Amino acid sequence: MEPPGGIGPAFRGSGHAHGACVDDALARAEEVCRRRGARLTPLRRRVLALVWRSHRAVKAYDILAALGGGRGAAKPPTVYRALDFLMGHGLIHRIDSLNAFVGCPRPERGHSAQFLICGGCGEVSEMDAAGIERAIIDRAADAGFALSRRIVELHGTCPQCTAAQPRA
Amino acid sequence: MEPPGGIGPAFRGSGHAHGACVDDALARAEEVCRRRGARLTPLRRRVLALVWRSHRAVKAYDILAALGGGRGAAKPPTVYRALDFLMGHGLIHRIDSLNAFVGCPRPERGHSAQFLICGGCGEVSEMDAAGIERAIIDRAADAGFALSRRIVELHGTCPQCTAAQPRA
DNA sequence: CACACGATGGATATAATATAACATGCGACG
DNA sequence: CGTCGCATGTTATATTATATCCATCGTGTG
Repeated sequence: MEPPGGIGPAFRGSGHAHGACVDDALARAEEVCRRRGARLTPLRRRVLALVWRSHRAVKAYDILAALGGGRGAAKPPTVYRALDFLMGHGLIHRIDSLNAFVGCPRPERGHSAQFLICGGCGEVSEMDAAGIERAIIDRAADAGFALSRRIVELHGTCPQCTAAQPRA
Repeated sequence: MEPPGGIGPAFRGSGHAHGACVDDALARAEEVCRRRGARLTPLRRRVLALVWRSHRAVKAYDILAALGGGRGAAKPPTVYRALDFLMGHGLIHRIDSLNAFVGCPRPERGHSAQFLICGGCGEVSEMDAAGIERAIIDRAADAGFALSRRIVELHGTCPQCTAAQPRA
């Protein structure tokens, strides 16, 4: 079943019931961790929920600030450890060109993602485009290069933002 | 004419006359700047040469250290400004996943590059693969997404390093 | 229960990366 | 000469990330 956030290039703009995205993401995360015997602790759950607060990429120090509330404020290693855990289980992705993190709508399956990143609204949409993947694998094979991590981050403007500014 | 460093996936390993790469890169840079009326000052030239010291991606603070020698040591803004200039003219590329910079073997033409990054030797090879580019453009168009910057950074192991470690 | 253990998170410090803001030098050009 | 624009120097600080050591807690085991 398709997650509410959708996969593939579907920018949502502001008009969607985002609570459902968050709830769904958390439920999926619980399930993934349960099946693997990994512990989605309260802290990790909170961090995951914070990453999912929007469809934008979230900075580690923004999470830190959101956690930190009172006197016993969270420290950087706390956040980075939680983020490492979540990345390790494919629950979030790091967007290297932004030094920021975004929730993965399909944590169940290993996949290689490509990201569309809108410079207008900041939303990030994850794709799993077979054509791009195919082209990359073929070209790497031509070069005799053994691929591991593939980073595809595409910056530009989403349809909503394009429509909102008829004047380029 | 093909630059000595080559374009496309051609890892060189340690056995090439690297001086020729550097000389060629500097000559190309002079030419590009001359044609555009941009000033390749001694500082910028030095930084470019430092980026070209190897086919690995170079960190800003390593350049800083290499420049800094004596007491009147260079400061971070000096290096970042030079790097910005060089990037602006397509003479170097930033590898976002490494926070580092690599020389561009073809500064003459605007191009969209993909990078193969070897985790063994650290060398970075620039490609301009039409198939990958095509797949990306098509998929973005499907999404109604107006592309600007395209980041494709492929991590893995180059043929030389693969050959050097028969034991996976 | 006492104990060891492994996983988790807290605390302190610092490293690594990058930019803001303002000052200085220097050549081009009227 | 004056002044304008660009390049660079200088000082300070912001942002991002990690190393290291310690406290806590659940769990299995003798």
